[in-house]
Amino acid sequence: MASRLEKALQNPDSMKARILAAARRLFGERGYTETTTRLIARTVGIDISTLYYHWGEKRDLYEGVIAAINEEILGQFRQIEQRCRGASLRTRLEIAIDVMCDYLFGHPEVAHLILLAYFRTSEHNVLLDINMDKYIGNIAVAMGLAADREHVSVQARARILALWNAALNFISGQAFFRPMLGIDPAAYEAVVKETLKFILVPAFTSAHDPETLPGAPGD
Amino acid sequence: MASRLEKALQNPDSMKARILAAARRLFGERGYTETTTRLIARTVGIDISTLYYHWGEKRDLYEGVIAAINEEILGQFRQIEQRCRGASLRTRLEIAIDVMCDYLFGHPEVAHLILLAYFRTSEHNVLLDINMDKYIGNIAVAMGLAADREHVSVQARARILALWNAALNFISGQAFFRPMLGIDPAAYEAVVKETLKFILVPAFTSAHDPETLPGAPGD
DNA sequence: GAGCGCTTCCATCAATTGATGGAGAGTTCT
DNA sequence: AGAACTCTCCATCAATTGATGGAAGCGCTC
Repeated sequence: MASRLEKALQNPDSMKARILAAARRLFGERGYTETTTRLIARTVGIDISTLYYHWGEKRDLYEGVIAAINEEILGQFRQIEQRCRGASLRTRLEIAIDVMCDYLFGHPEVAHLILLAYFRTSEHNVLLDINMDKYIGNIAVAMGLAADREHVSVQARARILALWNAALNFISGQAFFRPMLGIDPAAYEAVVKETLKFILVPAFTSAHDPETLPGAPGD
Repeated sequence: MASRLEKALQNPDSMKARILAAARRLFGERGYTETTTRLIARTVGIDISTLYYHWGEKRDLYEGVIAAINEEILGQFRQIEQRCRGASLRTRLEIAIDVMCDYLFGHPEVAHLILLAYFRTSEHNVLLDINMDKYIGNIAVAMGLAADREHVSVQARARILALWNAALNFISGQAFFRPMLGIDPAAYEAVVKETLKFILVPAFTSAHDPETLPGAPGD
């Protein structure tokens, strides 16, 4: 339940919700420091003081954005888990890729924000705490790669991370990559899904042995 | 040839080179806007005016960093190409992964900077022009996936991108991912290489038909 | 030592940005 | 009408930041 989010946010026409929506888009497009409170206010069409009246510090507004996204993502995973019941591993993987890609392509700012959160070693990274641990555990369990969230092998987690990151990258960097591939948005979305499936499915379904770490590179 | 880089940069003790080195590290750690010229100057132990004397605008310094990295990366690809001659496809792929991982783990700020460049839609993204086109073409040719740089299929390019991005993410986000996997740096490096090989090699070497999704063993 | 070029630093500016105080405007309740 | 409450805006502050001008130090040649 979205119990954490206050009442005003339920109504998308409320000023607080309108500010949150604009902030989410702008933070996603420009990152934290390059998104000024003035810009957010101007986008909404209000004075900067009105923004501060509703949200207090800039960081609180940012945390509000992250919190909303966290809940959305968990909802996606619940959906994946539900739709995966009883399916084969390959089907589960493909469902997971389809659901997450549809969601992220529909909300590219989410991919932006998560990636920006990863690679920020500065001060304000602690607070945004995208809880990847939980996500990965959920995926592994939903995929049937582990019995419970706590016992997922390093290899499995690393592979899930690799796929998750690849999806985030393709979607977040669409403006950069799509021109390189010379295709239109719909084709891009299809190519991304196809590529992720092409890469992932064999990685988890074929008979690789996960034990043997390659001996240290010769030279 | 590093003909673009001026003489002063050849000497790593020169003030201009020292500033560049510090800027490279800081830009990589904190991004463009969060790295102030004052911070760079303080890191080098000089006054801010000295920095401006040698480099002019902040943006020029940033471009200097990107230019140096571009040349380094092209050097890595040349090395890959050279070491790949005559090897099998699988060996070529593994060499490429090893070389690029060794390089990026040794220069994590490069991974940071490239990723930051991808996802920045703002003003100052145009200038940094990480020329991925060229990189991808080089990889595809070195891997024997295409006859020349101009004719690489969309699928092949997308797969190379996916792998390249995964590598960048693992290395750039090490501070974030490694604790999640609960392993030490050396093991992390090994796991990353293993994961990339595990994912990539089947994707390019197995008898997948690029049209149909994996006709792999049922589960 | 005078002159000159190169390098460095101190002082300072203008613009931006996060943040606040206080004054209105609108509504509701008494 | 008037008190009380909610919401919005104008004016403003202090700190940060990119950038510059000018003076001083240093090494060199004449």
